[in-house]
Amino acid sequence: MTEPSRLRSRPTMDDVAAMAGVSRGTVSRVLNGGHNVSRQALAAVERAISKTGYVVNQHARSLVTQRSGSVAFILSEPQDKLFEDPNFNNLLRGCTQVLAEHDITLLLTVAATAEDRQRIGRWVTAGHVDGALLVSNHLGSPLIAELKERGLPFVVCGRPLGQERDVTYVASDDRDGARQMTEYLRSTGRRRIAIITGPLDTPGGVDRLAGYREIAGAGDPYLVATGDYTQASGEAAMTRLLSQAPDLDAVFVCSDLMAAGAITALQRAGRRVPDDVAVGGFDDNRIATTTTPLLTTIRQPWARQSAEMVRLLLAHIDGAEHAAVILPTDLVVRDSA
Amino acid sequence: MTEPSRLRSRPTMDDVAAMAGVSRGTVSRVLNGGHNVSRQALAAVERAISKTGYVVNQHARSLVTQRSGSVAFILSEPQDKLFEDPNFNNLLRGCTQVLAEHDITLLLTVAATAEDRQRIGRWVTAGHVDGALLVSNHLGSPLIAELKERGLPFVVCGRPLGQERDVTYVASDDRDGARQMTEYLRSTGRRRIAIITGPLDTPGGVDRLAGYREIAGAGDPYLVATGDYTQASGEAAMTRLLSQAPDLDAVFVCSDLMAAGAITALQRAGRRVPDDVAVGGFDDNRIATTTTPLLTTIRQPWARQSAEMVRLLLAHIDGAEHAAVILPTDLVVRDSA
DNA sequence: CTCCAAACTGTGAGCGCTCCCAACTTCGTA
DNA sequence: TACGAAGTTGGGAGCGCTCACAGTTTGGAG
Repeated sequence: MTEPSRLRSRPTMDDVAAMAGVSRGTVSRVLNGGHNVSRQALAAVERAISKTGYVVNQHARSLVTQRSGSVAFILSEPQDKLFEDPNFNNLLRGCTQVLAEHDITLLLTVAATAEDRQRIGRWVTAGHVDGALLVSNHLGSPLIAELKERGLPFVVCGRPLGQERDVTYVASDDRDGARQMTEYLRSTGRRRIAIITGPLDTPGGVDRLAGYREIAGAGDPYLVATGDYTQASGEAAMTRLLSQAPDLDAVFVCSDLMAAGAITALQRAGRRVPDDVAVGGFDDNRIATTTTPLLTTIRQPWARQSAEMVRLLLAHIDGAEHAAVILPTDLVVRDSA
Repeated sequence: MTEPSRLRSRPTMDDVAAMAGVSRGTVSRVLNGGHNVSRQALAAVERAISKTGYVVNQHARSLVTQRSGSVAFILSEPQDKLFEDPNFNNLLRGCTQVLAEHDITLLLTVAATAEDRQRIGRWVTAGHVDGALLVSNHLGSPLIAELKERGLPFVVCGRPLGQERDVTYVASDDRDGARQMTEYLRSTGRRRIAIITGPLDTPGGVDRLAGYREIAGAGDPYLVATGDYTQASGEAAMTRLLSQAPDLDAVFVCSDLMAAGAITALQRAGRRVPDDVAVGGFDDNRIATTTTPLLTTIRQPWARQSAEMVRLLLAHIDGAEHAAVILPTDLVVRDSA
């Protein structure tokens, strides 16, 4: 490698101070809120800043403040998921927005492979970020352990299965939501209620299944199928269910995206929705209003979820204790059930 | 805000050096390749590193090296696009991978609003990253001008309309790809070839339209409709075209995702694909192999595209001159035309 | 007129690292 | 035996910033 031609070497605080005819300290004060600075000093500094095009060197600042002004949004999921599942979209949008209000930048990293997770773990703990938001963690995620050991503040989205101890997390009440939906299906007279669960190494997988079982009973294993939250997996699971239990009259699908797939499978099999088979989803994201018929589903409070995650993370960065927040869910009745 | 309880204060190089019984300089040498370090010093340092759990403080390092070891992937697009369009996925995956080989982390930022763009512009130029990959830039993107002024190395994906001067970019040969497709449709006997373009403030919008016109002529304005690269917009545009020009016998759709929408619209209108209307796409991403019938399309060399972008960015960071790379495209014939 | 608080300003120390240079060791060779 | 080259090591300087503290000014109260 040849000698790199650095960025056009940027002006420093000293340059600004010299031009404004004040000291470094005064420039620093202006940069950090402008308290205890006289009117004319402030004006002079601001003029010098815009004249020199000065931008604070974040590395130097971080070195002394021990703060970077950014947090990581770590998605532990193969990349396609990110692009298919609107839930991540909702979450990401919410977090970015709330963080922006605090003037903190959100860095999105996708940990698709174990190797990625390692690199990201190193990167995150090298001081690049003040904290992390962990999304979509499967059972036994090594990232949680690593961050915990490093003492990097983080908040997990969803219950971190088997690692709830000393971990801050925000989750929807998956179990209760599942209960609500199953109960509702039952209340409309359905008797053979199947379920398409999420992966059983995720909280959304196990907790929603548990909620379903509280109402539907442990019952018939032929009424249970598992998907991976993709539309294709919902379609496949539904097809399986239909062949295992042709007499089912309702299905609770643990995500809207999978529910869309399930509806496709049902219609291809000649079943009418909801006349022959009622379909209930989970999430209430944009998919729910694009299916035909419109999807009856459980609303997860996405906005509150992201707001809580950010709030807890910032609190945690400021030294607060661990906390777990469980948010309530609502039944949204549309046409599919 | 109360006094923050910083991270458990991390060990520094001096701690490691003390434990290993060597000097800071030697530890630094070990960290940076281990050249000119005796076997036993190296072993001692490595032992001390793992015993203390030392991780280099990136801010301190960056402060002196003027390098951060990360680059930004800036997507100037409303967030939903990111999640719907598989092209971004392809690009992102490719860039992450190639950068990882250089041990550089990729930071994804989504600049959905003008406000976001400002915040990101500030953030990027504050020295957080060594360079930026700009994706999906619309006409007159202010980000390009800002980065250029700041002297931050960057590479644009796609031709930066009206800002090609002194800007490094990598693009597919949109014009030629469009030409190939239109020519192919013509060669199969189609005579009323419509087009659904991308937004006309993007290179993919204008250049593909230009390529189409070279073959199809400026012709009938009723044969031209514009979408925004979403599936829904493809469907809507196709519906419009059908009512404007019911006798069309082929349509060149400037993205696979829109083509999927167009096929839906055609089938709903009772037209058979390709018998009544031939459909050609553009991109050749995973959508192309999930439509029925399978999509005949133009392959964009995604892997090469990302590899070239990264190569140029790294070169640029190392002081290389500006460059423009245009990559050739291929016609992929499947069933829809 | 004096004195003290409040407002403002400058300065040195130091964040944790890399880079450079001087110094020391070792060894093969004249 | 002496000497230079090559390999190895320590330590000072300094990256650009914040923070604490001391110093200066101002103005109102006593």
